[in-house]
Amino acid sequence: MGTNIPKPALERLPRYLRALRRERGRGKSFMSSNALGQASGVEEFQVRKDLSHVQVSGRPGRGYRIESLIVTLEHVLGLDEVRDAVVVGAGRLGQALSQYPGFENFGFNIVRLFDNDPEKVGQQVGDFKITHVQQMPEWINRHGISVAMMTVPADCAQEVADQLIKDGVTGLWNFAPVLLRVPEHVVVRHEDLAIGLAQLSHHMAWGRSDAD
Amino acid sequence: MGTNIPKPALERLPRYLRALRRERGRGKSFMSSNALGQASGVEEFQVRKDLSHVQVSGRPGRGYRIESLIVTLEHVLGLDEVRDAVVVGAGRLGQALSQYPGFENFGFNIVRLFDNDPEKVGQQVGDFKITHVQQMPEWINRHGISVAMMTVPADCAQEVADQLIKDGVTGLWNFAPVLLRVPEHVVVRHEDLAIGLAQLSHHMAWGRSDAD
DNA sequence: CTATGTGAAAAAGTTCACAGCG
DNA sequence: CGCTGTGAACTTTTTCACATAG
Repeated sequence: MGTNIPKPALERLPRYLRALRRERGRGKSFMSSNALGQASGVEEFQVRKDLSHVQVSGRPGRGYRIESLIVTLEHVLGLDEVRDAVVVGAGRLGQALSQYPGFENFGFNIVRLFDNDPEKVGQQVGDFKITHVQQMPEWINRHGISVAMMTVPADCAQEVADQLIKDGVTGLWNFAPVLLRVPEHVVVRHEDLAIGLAQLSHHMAWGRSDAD
Repeated sequence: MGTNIPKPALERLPRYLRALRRERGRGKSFMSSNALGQASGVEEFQVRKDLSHVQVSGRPGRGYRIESLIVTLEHVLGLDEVRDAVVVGAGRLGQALSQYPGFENFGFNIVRLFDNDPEKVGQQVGDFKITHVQQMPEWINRHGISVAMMTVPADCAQEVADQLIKDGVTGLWNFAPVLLRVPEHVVVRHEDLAIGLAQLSHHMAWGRSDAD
């Protein structure tokens, strides 16, 4: 269990999780597929189908037990284990990420921010001092870092990725607009903001309201 | 034409566009579906199918004319018309966005950065001074702004969106983790970074290398 | 009587294989 | 030949309808 979930369903789970946490925050203990759908912008039967891929069972007449559904989703999404991560590239975006509160809600704990620009090295950003990339291998090794968030320029992204992988990182969250080539055992998520922009632009030009 | 393109195909077009621009930058004038696929991480028949939704025709034996394919894709994606945009929320992410070079490649031109924090108002961020949200309505009206990028806290996002829409904005690029309710004529794109994180986390926990 | 869980139908998207063009 | 364009097969995902449970 946890695997074999259709990709589109998997992309909806985090949204359900957020809605559930919010509802829990309001002191509720049950939530129906209808309510979950409303909160997440999904039809109720889609919610039920998605949740059928996961080991839960709702109670007819009441809905799903919020607490246990949260635990299950966190487990499926791999959020029940916290991963230490570094941010590589201390530009504005890198700084924004390194400061972002709420990564802990999604299983990540940022421990350091690297850059290769001597001007930036040493600067304080929130809790971290920007550290030179030269010291990255040692850091990653010593602290057993498994994840890196990459906010470096496109033309050095592959090189940085190669280095990170050599140092032992097995997960990359890449914001550089390049397709990274990585070995089998490494997981990459390409976060391509241009896609969002292009979508917005397309829908504004040609109509249709939901560019999600 | 331009509409009626399947959503998944539409999400791949920006990647093709980027690959084409890069290739053009190298002085090439033709590119095959195979090369495009390689550069974008897509199978070649998928590329051809995607391009079949668009008014182009490649030349058997050569590939697609880069220049004209670029023009066509830009048109389909609505990038041939530049839209003025504002950024609302001058936190780290808002600042990062307002500085991002390369929006012009995707049809947007950021003209102002707003916030409601008196501490921030007046600060200089790159080319812009942070302006108080009180002045937003007037700005939007006077300059005919159609797009807003929202990097505000979740709990005021809906309120901010309502205001923006009342002022005449018809496109929202929303980074706040809430589902915005908007009238028919407004286009919203929800950019939910948590989905990417959760995906990465899931794939690291349960295996499978491409978390794209 | 309300809300889940799920087979079965419909729709959407992907993959394939191959005809046809330069 | 090399590479496009596309109908047809196949696969995945969404939608629906309804039996079932508390």
